[in-house]
Amino acid sequence: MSTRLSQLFVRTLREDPVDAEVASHRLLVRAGYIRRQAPGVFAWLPLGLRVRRRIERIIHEEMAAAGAQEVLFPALLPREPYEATGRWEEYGDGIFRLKDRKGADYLLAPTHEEVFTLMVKDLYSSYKDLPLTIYQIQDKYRDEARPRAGLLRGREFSMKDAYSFDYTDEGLDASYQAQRDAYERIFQRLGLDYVIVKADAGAMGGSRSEEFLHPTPIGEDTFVRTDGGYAANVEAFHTVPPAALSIDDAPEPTVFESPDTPTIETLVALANERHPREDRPWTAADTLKNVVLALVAPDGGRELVIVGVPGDRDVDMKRAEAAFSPAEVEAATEADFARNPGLVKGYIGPWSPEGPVLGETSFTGIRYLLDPRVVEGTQWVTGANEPERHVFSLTAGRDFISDGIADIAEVREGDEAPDGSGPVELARGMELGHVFQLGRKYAEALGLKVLDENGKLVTVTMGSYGIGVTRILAAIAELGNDERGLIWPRSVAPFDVHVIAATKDETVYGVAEDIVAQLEATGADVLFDDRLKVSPGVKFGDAELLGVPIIVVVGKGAADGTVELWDRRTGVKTPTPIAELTEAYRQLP
RNA sequence: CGGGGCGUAGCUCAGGUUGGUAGAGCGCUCGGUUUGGGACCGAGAGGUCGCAGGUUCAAAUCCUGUCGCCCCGACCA
Repeated sequence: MSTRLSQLFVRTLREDPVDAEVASHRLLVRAGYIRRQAPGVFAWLPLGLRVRRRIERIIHEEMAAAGAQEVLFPALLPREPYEATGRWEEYGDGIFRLKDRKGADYLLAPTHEEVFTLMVKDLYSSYKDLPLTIYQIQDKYRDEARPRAGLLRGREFSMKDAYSFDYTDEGLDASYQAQRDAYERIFQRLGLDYVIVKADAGAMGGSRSEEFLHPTPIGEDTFVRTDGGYAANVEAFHTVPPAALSIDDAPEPTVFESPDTPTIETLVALANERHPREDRPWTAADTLKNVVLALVAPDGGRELVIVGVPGDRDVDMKRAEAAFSPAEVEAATEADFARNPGLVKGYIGPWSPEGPVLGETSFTGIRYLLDPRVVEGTQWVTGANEPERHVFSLTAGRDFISDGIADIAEVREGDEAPDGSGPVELARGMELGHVFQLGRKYAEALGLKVLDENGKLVTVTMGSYGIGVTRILAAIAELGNDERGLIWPRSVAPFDVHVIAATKDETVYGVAEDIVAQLEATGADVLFDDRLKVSPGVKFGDAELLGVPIIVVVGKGAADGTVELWDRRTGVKTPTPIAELTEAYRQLP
């Protein structure tokens, strides 16, 4: 197959589009692969669609190899199934909702667990029908608060989503492993680095969940890993609690004056100045910071919760969101404080000489959770619940207790991994895939049961497996580009080879046509820049911008039987006799 | 939700303070010259200046409101 550039529906831009920041977005627009239609919504032009189709092909092949069958569900779905699982509420503003002419509620699906589950329920009712894995490549819709970076976080995006159905836990493990293996092969074929990290399994159901992260500084996820092989999204990281200490010889709590200490820093400075320790200076890690959070439930209910964390650590809002999901986490507002006059802003602590201040059984009744590091016997400097007063030697387990653990403080480089494999390092990554053992949550909510070997009804156990197709495309573009344009790997390039007729000499054009035919005969998909009145410089520039990895320049030397074989990836241009071109092209990596 | 920036031709942007027939470069069309790194000459097409209201003889420009877009932040008590 060959395509003439003069006929291709594309217009390259000489200048960067003003609204694009990241390289993939900027270059995909400039090279005429995609065009923005709305925030986070893009139209696909022939070049972009070709790359997308090639990525999809690789996914289809690996899904088939993993025994998954392709189906296709609509994006437009009724409310009811999502109502049954609670996700109509849970998603909040995160989904596009619409009404039909009768006023019935619909949504544009953000994922399809519900309708896949219902379809299997409709059609199957025996263990003999299982296991089953079905998948689709389909557009998903999420009303992101802030779409950004072009294709990297869109409101419409293409996703391969697969769902497995088993009637035993062992079956689920096998189905999960098959998808996980397929993902590894897919990313390897696409030439994308990836790290498989433990992921947050969510507040509801789900036993095992892993993300495929592509390490990159522009990634939106932070993950930790150790040399010992541990890897986890920070949202799924579990802090190792220290051993409890004896409370017998802990000194009694001592209240002290602490004016002008709005921050932990100023508090530590004051403590060192007025009440120095004998063994070492006070540090932020000696203080207990009581962070007031507001949890907003999907139904709109608002609850305050206070989390005590060591003062040298901030609360990681993403970890908090994961921990309190499905509730949204917000900072407490002035209005929240006004409704809770028992909280002395800036001097909040769990204790007062009169008794406990925080906790469900205290007089404020506000739920109080503690960082895992705050184990029994540890002593803290914290607020005394009076203006300009803090307290020393407040001892956990003796002077205050909590309603539970909240492991939501930031994770730091050097923290110990929970599996004992050593200190962690932090890195940024882009989530390209997610495999997830859902367990029986959806099957239970929607009544998907089958008869087992004994004639007994059993609830089906499920897995869901997603890969962001358009995000992968952006990730590849992000990885392969330079100041002149895109550079595609051969596995997904829109064309296999780009032939440039770098002249207006008619006989040379004839040679170029022959070369196109010759390359086509090898099975290559050829892009032929046949534009007659366009100068060579423009053609070279466009070739570099479009990013087809192999370029053949047919120019002056053509009359003598020589063309240039140009590797866009290395920049190397090799003069090649036309007779040897096909072979030389085949030899390229 | 908060902060900042921006809405003028397909793209990138001037013009606005000082109101007076809407501009440039690139791209596009036609004619001619040119042809291995984004050529040149000439002639053209193309814009409700985001939207609404107001002031004015007159508004892209001043005023009010509104909508949209981009970026950053979302907490450290």
